[in-house]
Amino acid sequence: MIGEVAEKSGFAVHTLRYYEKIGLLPQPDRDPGGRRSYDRDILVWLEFLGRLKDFGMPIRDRVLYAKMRAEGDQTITARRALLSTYREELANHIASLTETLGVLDDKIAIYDQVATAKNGSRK
Amino acid sequence: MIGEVAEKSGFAVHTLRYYEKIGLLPQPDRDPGGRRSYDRDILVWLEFLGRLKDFGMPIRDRVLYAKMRAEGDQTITARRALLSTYREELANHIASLTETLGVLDDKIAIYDQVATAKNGSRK
DNA sequence: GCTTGACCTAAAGTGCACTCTAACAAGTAG
DNA sequence: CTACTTGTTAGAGTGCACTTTAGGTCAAGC
Repeated sequence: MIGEVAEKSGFAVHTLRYYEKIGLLPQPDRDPGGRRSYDRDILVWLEFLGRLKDFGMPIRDRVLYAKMRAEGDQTITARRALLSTYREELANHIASLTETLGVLDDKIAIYDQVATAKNGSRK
Repeated sequence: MIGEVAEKSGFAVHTLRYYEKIGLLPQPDRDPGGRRSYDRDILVWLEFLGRLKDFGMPIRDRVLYAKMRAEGDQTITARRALLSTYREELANHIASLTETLGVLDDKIAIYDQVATAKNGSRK
């Protein structure tokens, strides 16, 4: 089962076991042979974890979030606060990346101009 | 002088020497005491390097780019190609981060709803 | 003349986030 | 029965990008 979840989620088998060990994933049920048998919704959770990772939330905060989630409703305020902080950070980051995209486009345009000028002078 | 560049660029003194060692920065002139004396335009270059770093270009490709830049105009086509590749990657990344921003906003909205529902039921 | 502080080098160390290894068990196909 | 696949564990190893250490030099101020 872990291989299937790995394939569907895009995380390596090793990574899933590692995530479980550090508390990012709940302890799954085991089949009679001791193998991990996951709920279907593990994929939704992994997809969300992947997003948190992608925008740069460090693993210790992902673990913190996962542990609060496991504790239930009493942690909702804290979870909201944590996500809000990262939401602001992400918004700023997107703004800065968008600026960078413009800088790259300008650079590329300049390279094209230089190339054109060279062709022109060679003629 | 390195301290001044560090302060203005936001990179640590140690990092500047490290960047020089791996070829991200040109060998600067030295004063009679052997200290680095930078051109003003080093700050422009560092700002650009910072952008390349921020959006995730690995250091080896930053080094590659820096080396091509030092070789002059004959590398313009290759430099354009390198930047173009990362430009596409960056555009995709921004799109995905923007999606994640929406997911975070939805989550936060749901947390607020849960909180409101609790207040309501307590009343 | 001595202290302070910024600078120098080469090399070792750090933290993050995995990633792999070794050695083993159990179920499945031929 | 044997080979193959997929799984299990604890713990060591990896790659990236710095970051710190150790052991110095040098110029300016008191």
